[in-house]
Amino acid sequence: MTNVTIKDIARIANVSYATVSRALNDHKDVNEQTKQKILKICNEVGYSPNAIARGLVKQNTYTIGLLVPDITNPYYPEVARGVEDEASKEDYNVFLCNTNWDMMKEVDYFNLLLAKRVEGIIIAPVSDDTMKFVEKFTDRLPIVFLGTRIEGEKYNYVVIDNVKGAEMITEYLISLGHRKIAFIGGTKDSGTFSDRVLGYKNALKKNNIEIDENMIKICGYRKVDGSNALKAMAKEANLPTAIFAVNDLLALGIIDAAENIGLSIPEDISLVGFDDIPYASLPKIRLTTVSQPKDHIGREAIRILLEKIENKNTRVGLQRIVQPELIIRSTCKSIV
Amino acid sequence: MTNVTIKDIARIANVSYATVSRALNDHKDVNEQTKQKILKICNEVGYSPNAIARGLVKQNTYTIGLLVPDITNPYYPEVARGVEDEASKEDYNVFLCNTNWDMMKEVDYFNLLLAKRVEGIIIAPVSDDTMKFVEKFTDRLPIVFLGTRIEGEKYNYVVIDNVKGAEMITEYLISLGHRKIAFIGGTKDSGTFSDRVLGYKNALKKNNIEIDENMIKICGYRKVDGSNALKAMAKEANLPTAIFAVNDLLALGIIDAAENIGLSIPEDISLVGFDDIPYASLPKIRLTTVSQPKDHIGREAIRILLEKIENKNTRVGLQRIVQPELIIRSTCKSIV
DNA sequence: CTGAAAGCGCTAACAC
DNA sequence: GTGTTAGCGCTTTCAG
Repeated sequence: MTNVTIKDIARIANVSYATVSRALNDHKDVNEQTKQKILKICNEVGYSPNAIARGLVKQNTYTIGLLVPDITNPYYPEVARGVEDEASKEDYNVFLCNTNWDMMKEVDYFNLLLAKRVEGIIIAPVSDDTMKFVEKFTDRLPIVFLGTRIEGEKYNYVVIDNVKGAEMITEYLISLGHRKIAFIGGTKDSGTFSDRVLGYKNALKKNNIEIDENMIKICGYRKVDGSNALKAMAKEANLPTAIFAVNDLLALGIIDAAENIGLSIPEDISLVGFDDIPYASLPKIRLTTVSQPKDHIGREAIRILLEKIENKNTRVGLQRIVQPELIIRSTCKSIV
Repeated sequence: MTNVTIKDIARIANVSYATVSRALNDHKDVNEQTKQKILKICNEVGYSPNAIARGLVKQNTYTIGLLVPDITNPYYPEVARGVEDEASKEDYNVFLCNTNWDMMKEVDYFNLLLAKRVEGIIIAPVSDDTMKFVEKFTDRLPIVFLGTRIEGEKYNYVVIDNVKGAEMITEYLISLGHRKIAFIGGTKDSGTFSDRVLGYKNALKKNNIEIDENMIKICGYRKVDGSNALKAMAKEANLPTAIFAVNDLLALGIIDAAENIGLSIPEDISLVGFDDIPYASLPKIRLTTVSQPKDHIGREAIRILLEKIENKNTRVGLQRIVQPELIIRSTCKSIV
């Protein structure tokens, strides 16, 4: 309600409002006494400088946007926490946008963020298509892509080496004697999927195992997608000896469904995931997976973004490829 | 880079910039042809109206703030998702602020949000103290408190009936024959804690069980806090037959620690939580708990907030107390 | 139907 | 040191 402005407090203090502005912004040229007087008044009336108006003249907003597909996937809160934490250190606020795997929503959000003049955007794109849309704005404001590589040296991104991670964990499965290994999850046009499935195929090829496209189930990234996929495979009596879930959340769904249909893990079926979300390490779960340094990824992304925002140098991008780590726990069994 | 303004496109279109403004805002009084011409130009040059500048004159920002103590507690992403989802339907953006259980950070964020002229704030306060700080601003902008009641009819809040939920689950433990029941977690000056511990005590009293203050361990809300508390109790050889964890996340920590020190749940010790986060229902966990309709709570909070923002009526608050539900799963055992 | 001009709350020269 | 003034990008009277 109280909409007290700089002019109000200028009137009360009996000075021009430029002086108030100076006092508030710690300018050198302002008498200490008047400054104190002004500050006191501001305090008394509960004056809060309008950052929006200031931003209009200074051409800044101190805000950035973070677009993620699904904040209820525990992977993203970890990343978001890192982003938000580092951003707040530099007094930046972050708009959280949950795209819900919806391309339209992602594009709408992106445009809204542009209109709100965010100074930069960190985005884990829903699909390659939206990435194509977004990349066109690369000359307009700093953008950091999360979790997906993008060709071209002017782009910024931070990703885990998905191909390598997928290779590692598939090799592990193979070393355990598995040859009928399913890959479950992902969406056809997402970089995360294509890289992980590539790693999976690489490992199979390297070990002279024929690739069976029927063993690749493209079904999304959510928990329920994992459950549904396993149920469908069971119904078709088309079960592998091991499953590589595109991410841990989906693997959790598979564990759920396995329980339901009376399959036990790892006795009947071995299972691995990707991400190492906090719940993968619970003693009761102990999911074998590929670990991503989530907090680190978030912090790295925001650091790159802030660097770009400050230096205005968008000509050459900053890329970070972080290394995956194989975490062997208890959801796999040797069948040799 | 491109910082094309309404004036630029006015010049190109050979009209005054007032006309451009009209065309962009679907004003009645504007010639269809000139309007089309203007729209076309906007498209070509990729003009994006500056929502900030518009907001300055229209006195709106279409943004709200959401303050949560810990976005990595799966409870909050569920709530945040609801908030964000409903907000985006009305074209509001939300600033996500992770206070990390830090009172200073919470206050800083709050002031920052005020300066950025958010139109309303949803806050799950870190403590009663910060709540006291925040409530003073209730006449200035709509605020909805989350997860904690607050005396006074002018305040808005949405909470679960913590007392009742705690009573229900404690009674359940008692019905199983437990009399030495520990309450673990929380912070002394938080409403969530005091209500839950109140329900716990109510149930004990009602059943003529003496309250042992040594059985109440105030240690925070995080997973690691649960682990530490259990380890400490084991070291003191001061173990109860059942534990009521202040929330599920902390309960997960207790499960962790139990495994480590060779205690099995529920054989050696029964365990219940609160919240029913997604992982509580995993087949391998099956935590007995009190369920909160998290998504609903988030949506309800934002609906109240938007209602208050639109109607400017801050005189009388809107309160929602949602009902807890006891979810009996497998972490408790009868000892009679 | 369209243009001119004032003003949203603030900062930043430029005078004095 | 302090006041005056222009202007950030936009909307909105008020004339015409």
